Amino acid sequence: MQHARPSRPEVTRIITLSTRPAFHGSGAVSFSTKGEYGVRLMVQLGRHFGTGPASLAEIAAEEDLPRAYLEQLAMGLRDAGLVVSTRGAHGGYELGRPPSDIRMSEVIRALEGPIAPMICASDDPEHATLCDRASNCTVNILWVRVRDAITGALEGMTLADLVPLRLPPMNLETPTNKTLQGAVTRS
Amino acid sequence: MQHARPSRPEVTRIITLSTRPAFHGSGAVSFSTKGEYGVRLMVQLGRHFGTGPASLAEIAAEEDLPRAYLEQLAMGLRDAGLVVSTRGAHGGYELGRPPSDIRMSEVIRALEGPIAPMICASDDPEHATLCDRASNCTVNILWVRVRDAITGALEGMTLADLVPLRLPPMNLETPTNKTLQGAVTRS
DNA sequence: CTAATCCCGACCAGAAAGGTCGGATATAGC
DNA sequence: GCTATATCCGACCTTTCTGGTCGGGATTAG
Repeated sequence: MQHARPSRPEVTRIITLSTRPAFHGSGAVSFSTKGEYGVRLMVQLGRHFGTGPASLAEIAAEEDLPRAYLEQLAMGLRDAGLVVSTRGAHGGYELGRPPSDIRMSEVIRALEGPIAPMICASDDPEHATLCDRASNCTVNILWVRVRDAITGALEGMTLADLVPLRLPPMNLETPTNKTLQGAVTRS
Repeated sequence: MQHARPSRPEVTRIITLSTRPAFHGSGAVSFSTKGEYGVRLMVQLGRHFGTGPASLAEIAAEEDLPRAYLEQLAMGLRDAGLVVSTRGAHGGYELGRPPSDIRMSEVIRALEGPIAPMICASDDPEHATLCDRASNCTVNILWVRVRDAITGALEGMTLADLVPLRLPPMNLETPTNKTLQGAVTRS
C-alpha cells in the first residue's frame, strides 16, 4: 500500500515506508485502520482537551499518520457528536465532552459502524437482518455472546483510560490506572 | 458474488436470501464467511457424531453451502486436528473428539487464524508484532481487553453448546432468543 | 473397474481497504 | 482585501482480500 505517488520516479524507490502492515489485525475479528487511527486521533484530542482546537496537521505529525486520511475519520467522529470542529485559521477539532464521558464503544461505532461479528448479531437493530435459517439456527447464540463480550469491553472503557501519557518513570506501575482490574493479562 | 448456484430448486423462497450479503458482518470486528460456514460445518459434524464420516456433499446440501468452498475450510480444520478425514468412497469427515471437548476458540482459530483485533494484540505470540510506538502507546490496553473479551467468550463455549437441534416448539415465543444478555461483562 | 470422496494448487471477479487529490468554503490576522 | 491556515467533501486510485470455482490427482468401497 505504499501509495505510489503519481510521479513514480523509476527505480529510485528503495524501501521507504515499507513497514506499514497491510492489514492491521490479520486474523479473526480485526479492526481496520479506521478504528486504530481514529482511536489514536481521539487520544491526542484527549491530551489537548481544554486547550482549544487542535488541527489535524498537528495531530498527524504527532502520531505519524496521513493527514488527508484523518480528515475522513474526523468527519465521522464529528457527525457522531464526539468532536467539534472549528473552521478557518487556528481552527481544528476538540472533544465534544470530557474524555471520561466518552465511551470507547461510541468511538468505535462512529468509526467503524455497528458492532456485528455476524450479520445476524448486530447491535444496531436497524441493521441486523434475521437470517433465513433462524428457525433451525443454533449458531446465532455464539455470535451474540461474542458481540456482547466486545461491547462489554468497549463500554467499560472511556477515553480517559487511554489518555494518560506514559511518563518517564519515577515509579513504574503506579496504580493510578483507576478501574482496570484482572482481565488484561498484559502480554 | 451471490454465486448463482447452478440448481436452486425451489422458487418457494420468497424474500429470504435474495442476496447473500457481501460481507457477513458489515461493521466493526466482523468474522468472515470462513468463520460462519466453518462453524456451521462443525455443527453438522457434531450432529453426525458417532455415525461415521459424513461427506461434504451431504453437509453442503444440509446447510446450503458451496461444497467446493467447504473443502478449503475442512482442510484447515483437519490440519488443526479438529476433524478427521477418510478418503475414498463412503469417506468424509468426522469430529476428532466429542463436541463437548471442542472449544469454539479452537474452531475459530483454525478457520480464521489468531484472534488479533489489532496487530499489537494477537493471541499468537508468534504473530504479534510490537508496534514501533510501544514506548508511548497507551492504546494497546484497549485492544488487549477486547481480545481477552472475545477469547473469553469463545473459550467458554464448546461445540456441544451449538449442536442441539431446536425442536419444534411447544411454547412459541419463548424468551430464549433476545434475552440472554448479561452473561458477559464479567470484567 | 467404477463411483464416490478427499486432496490441493491454480485461477478469478468483485468488493473493500487504505489511502490521495484538488477544489470549495470559512476564518484569523495583517 | 489579501493571505495563510483550516475544515469540508466528493472523486479517484491501487492493492489486498474475500469468496468462491475449476480441474485434475490420489484413495478406497463395492
